[in-house]
Amino acid sequence: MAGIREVAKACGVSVATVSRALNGRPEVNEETRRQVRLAAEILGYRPSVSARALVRGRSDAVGLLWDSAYETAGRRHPFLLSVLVGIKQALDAAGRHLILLNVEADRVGPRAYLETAAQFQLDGVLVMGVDSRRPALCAVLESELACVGFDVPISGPRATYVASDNRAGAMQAMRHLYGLGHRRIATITGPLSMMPAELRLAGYRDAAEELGLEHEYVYSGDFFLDSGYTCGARLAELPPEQRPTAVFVAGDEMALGAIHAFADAGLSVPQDIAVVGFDDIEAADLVRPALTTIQQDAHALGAAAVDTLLRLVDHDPATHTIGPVLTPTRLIVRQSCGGN
Amino acid sequence: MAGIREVAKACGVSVATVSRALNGRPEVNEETRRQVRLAAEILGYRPSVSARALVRGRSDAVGLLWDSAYETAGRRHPFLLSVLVGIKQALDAAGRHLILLNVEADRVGPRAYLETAAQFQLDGVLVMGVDSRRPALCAVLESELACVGFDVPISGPRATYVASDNRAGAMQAMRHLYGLGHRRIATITGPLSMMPAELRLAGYRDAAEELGLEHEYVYSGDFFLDSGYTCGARLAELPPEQRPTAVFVAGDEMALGAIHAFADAGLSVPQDIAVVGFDDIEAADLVRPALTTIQQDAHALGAAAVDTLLRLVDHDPATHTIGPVLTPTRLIVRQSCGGN
DNA sequence: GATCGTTCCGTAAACGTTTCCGGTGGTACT
DNA sequence: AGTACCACCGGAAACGTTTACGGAACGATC
Repeated sequence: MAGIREVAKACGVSVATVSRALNGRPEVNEETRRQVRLAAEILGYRPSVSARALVRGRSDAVGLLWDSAYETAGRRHPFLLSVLVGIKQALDAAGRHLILLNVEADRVGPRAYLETAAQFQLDGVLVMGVDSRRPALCAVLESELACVGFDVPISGPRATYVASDNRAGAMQAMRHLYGLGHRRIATITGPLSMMPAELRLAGYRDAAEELGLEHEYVYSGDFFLDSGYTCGARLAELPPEQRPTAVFVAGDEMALGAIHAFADAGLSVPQDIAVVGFDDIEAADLVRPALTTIQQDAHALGAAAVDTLLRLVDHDPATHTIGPVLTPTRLIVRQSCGGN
Repeated sequence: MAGIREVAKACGVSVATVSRALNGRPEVNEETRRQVRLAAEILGYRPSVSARALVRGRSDAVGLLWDSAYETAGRRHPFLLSVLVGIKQALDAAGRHLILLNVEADRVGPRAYLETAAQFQLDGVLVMGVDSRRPALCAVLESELACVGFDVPISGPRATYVASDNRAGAMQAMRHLYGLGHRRIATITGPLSMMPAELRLAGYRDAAEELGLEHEYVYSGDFFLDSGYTCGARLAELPPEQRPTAVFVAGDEMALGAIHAFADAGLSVPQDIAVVGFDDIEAADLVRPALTTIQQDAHALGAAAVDTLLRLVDHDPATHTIGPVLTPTRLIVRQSCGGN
């Protein structure tokens, strides 16, 4: 409630000095600074963010663009919220604020995000779960507004993205299965139009080559339970001597579907067939057998997104460019592969 | 980028008129208003939120207080994010913005939230997953700042809470089991210090009385998987003629634990024992048998929270008071109770 | 024809900061 | 002794809005 003027009066200095003292400017005597700090503390002074943003022309805030409809459909809630926690913590550490934006039908239009960002004088925006082909997002990418995508491959003068290292994660899974003795390993993919699905398949193939596996068994799903079941059922129909002894499923939800299919076909996991998933969703540890899977480090991902965004804010797009950053994944061994 | 002055110049009127026209004030000619609107549209004028907040002394924004540590531990991510979606949509409809706040160790102190709110000139705050006994939250409750809690029972001059109607939800579950012919029904509770756990137990008891059930079987858990397993195992040890034929578990995660225990004890669900959970977590529909449960309407909850907060903002605490609001729950019938 | 009320609009003062510009006093150098 | 520099600080002008106040034009009323 107390303004900068009260603090100035209390110390017998001008408001300019108070501002300088509190903002750590060098051109102020240390003794004076001490007194100002003290007075500010006592009076409980907190600078008005509006006033500050108004005069400085920037708000020290970043916006979070998300599409709630997409998220609901994509069922990626838990993971995204974990990422959000990581984002928020990194932002706190950097002294930035976070404003949630989702532009809906009413104020639609290709420049909607940009205008909102200008209105709030945002430093930049974080994008999660928004279709990268949406015109509103394209406009952001073409602009000078700093922007980092999350699991969505975007690029622009001041735009890039962060994601888990999906390819390496898939290879981790494959190596784990290989280490357990499996030589016929199948995969169930996500929709290949989505970057994570594509890269996980690429990782499967790279690993197959690296490990010298002879056959590929690729089943294509859509990340949802039912497609996992369908693919699992088809796989279970193969004659035992041809049937893969393990399957790397590109998403936990599909992995659970596949396990149901195996159970219905009289195959037991992990004895008859080993399963490793991807994502480490909550359910992975709630089902029996608990699912061995590849975990994404949500916290690191959030931190990386913030870090990248902040670097993007003040850099010159002309001189050097900032590329995508991939964060490592982790193998979580539970029961669905046996071997402990 | 275009300011109010450009618009004024373009129409040949003063900035005051532009402001009035755009804000729907009555004291402006409709013809003038039309022209101003047009010019603003063409120039792409968007008022600066900082400038507006500065002069009006309020920001049209609400803050979201959350404790990320708590959430991580509480594993309630998916539900909370769903609620968040509901909140955001309601806020959009009301033309308010949402700012995420989590005050951590560095800027700690009992008045931290209040100061932050003042700094941002927030209309009010929404609270989710913050321990209601935290001094920082207590200070908010005692203040004049509008505040609505989410699943945490708080009250103050301008504070109240919203929650699912946990008691009624528990009764729904019980009536469902009763309708399927069950007469010996047990319950596994959450930690009774938490409001939802307490009310679900109350609903169990109310229903038992209403339905004329003779015995109570109360097992106390802590909302986590393992406690569900433990309680389930104890329950399974009872001699068959005394053993309840159904159990209402106050949380889905515990319900899954109980089901594992039943399986390990050779009891099959739903034939030997029926199970109904609470929460409708994601895993509920991913396990087999899929879990019959009580669903909370996250969207309605979010909307109710916003609605309540906005009513709280401009009301006189002296004249009338605004109480807690409970939103209805819904029974989701899957497989764990049989009967379809 | 003076008075009054209405409708509409412009002038200017806020709001709480940051920062440019200039000024003062002191020290070091020529 | 004059000049130059430096460290420190104050005055005041921004930043882009909203709104209190006053005034002009006009019709209606006495």
